Amino acid sequence: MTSVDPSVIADVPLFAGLSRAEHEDMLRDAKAIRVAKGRPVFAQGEAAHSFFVLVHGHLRVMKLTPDGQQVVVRFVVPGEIFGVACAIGCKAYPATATAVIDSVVLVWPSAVWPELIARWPALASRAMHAIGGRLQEAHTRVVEMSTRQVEQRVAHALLRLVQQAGRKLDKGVEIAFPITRQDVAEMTGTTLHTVSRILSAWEERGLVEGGRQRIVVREPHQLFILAESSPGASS
Amino acid sequence: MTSVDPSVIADVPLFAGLSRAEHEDMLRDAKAIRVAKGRPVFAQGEAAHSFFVLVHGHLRVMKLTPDGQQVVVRFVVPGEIFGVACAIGCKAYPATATAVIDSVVLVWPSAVWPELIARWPALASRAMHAIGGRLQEAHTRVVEMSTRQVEQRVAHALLRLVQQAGRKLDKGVEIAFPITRQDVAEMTGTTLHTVSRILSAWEERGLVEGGRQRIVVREPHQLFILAESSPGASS
DNA sequence: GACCCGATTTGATCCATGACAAAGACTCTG
DNA sequence: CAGAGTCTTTGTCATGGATCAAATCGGGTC
Repeated sequence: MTSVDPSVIADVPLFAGLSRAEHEDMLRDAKAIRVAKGRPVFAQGEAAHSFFVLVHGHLRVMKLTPDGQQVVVRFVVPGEIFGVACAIGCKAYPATATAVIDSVVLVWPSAVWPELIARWPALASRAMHAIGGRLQEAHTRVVEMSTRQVEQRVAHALLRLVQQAGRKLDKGVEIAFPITRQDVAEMTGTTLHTVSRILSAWEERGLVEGGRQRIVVREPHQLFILAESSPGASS
Repeated sequence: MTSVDPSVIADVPLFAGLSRAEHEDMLRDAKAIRVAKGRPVFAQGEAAHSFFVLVHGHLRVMKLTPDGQQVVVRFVVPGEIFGVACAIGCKAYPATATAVIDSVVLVWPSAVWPELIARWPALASRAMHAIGGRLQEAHTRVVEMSTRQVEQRVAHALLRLVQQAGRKLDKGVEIAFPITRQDVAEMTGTTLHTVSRILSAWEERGLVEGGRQRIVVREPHQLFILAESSPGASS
């Protein structure tokens, strides 16, 4: 468990440019753990003792409101660092991360973070870059939620998923992990009913292909046009 | 212009714990500039050559959508660092920051950031902490936009404003800078009409007191209850 | 194959809130 | 004080989506 093959982080952008020896050094404090589909890596409210890098699999990060509604904050794809915004400062994880397929994550104790960045200052700026990117994404999402209507939000969400986790098929691009209408609804602030109706309409127009926990985007460009068009522009 | 009184940053949390000599050192690369009410500090899309700390005043940060709608991302209060998420990595500012009252900001060239954090590593983790807090706030807002209806969102927004920029009055707490119904609408993803109606209703119940570009919260606790109550809970 | 369970589809209805319109109210200026 | 410009209030109407309800589908299990 404790000894980790350094090659697993060879293509983590966060650690790019470090030598193999340095990789080994970083992994000294890390553990690799397997997380079965559906199981949480950490839960909202739990003490934030660790930060993580996803090696294999896909995670869904979601927040739970006081009255029990869920919102999907994002999906984590391999190579990403997560649970780190809190490593410095917050006591508890602000969200829950669960595996949508069997996954492998590297775990470091939060306590080693200062030591790691002391040894590799580039790590700090890369982490900051990652967090900055997420901040922008979050702001973009706020703007979208404020100004776009449901169909456009769903279009954007799908395009983002395709970009982050698209698997090329001859028919189009498939989202590489199981995803339900409910998930999409929780990403876009609507209901699974509305998402279902929208996808059905798109399917009729040949833009996407549906399925159980499965979405294939056939015409990303058409979807993009749909996402960008101003609310009143459709005839 | 170039020489800045070190005392101005004495109570910037980002620089807390540094000696006066260190303050002077940091300010060597900085300029202080005055920004008149209504003028921009930087504009969305502009090359991000600088990062900033607000010394006096208040700024509104907003994003403009392709079709011309505005969304208020946040208000900057004195002591906060801003425009830094981009200092590392983005070329252009992702939003526009304008002064809502006459303000004073410190300006550093983005290029000195690596040098500054090399000299004071604590700066990196504090900045990261600040960005992390903003990320959480943004996520909270996404959750709110997804799950709460307008009245609750407006309640939350007001409470946040009161917390960040509240000025204690004997009648209640006043938001310390001029703010329009339109501003609140752009913070909560609704229209100024709806905000006006909501504030009128609250005013009738004695929860707030309105005015031109002015909002006084009389009963923060009542507002809080309103903000938290689940959608269907009101009789 | 029969059954079960979660995911999806589709219909019908209702309502919060956006859109449009118009009339005050306040502030500043000359 | 008149006039202009900006904010704010309030009314009416239209509608995008939420909600409620129910059928159907697809996959896995015994």
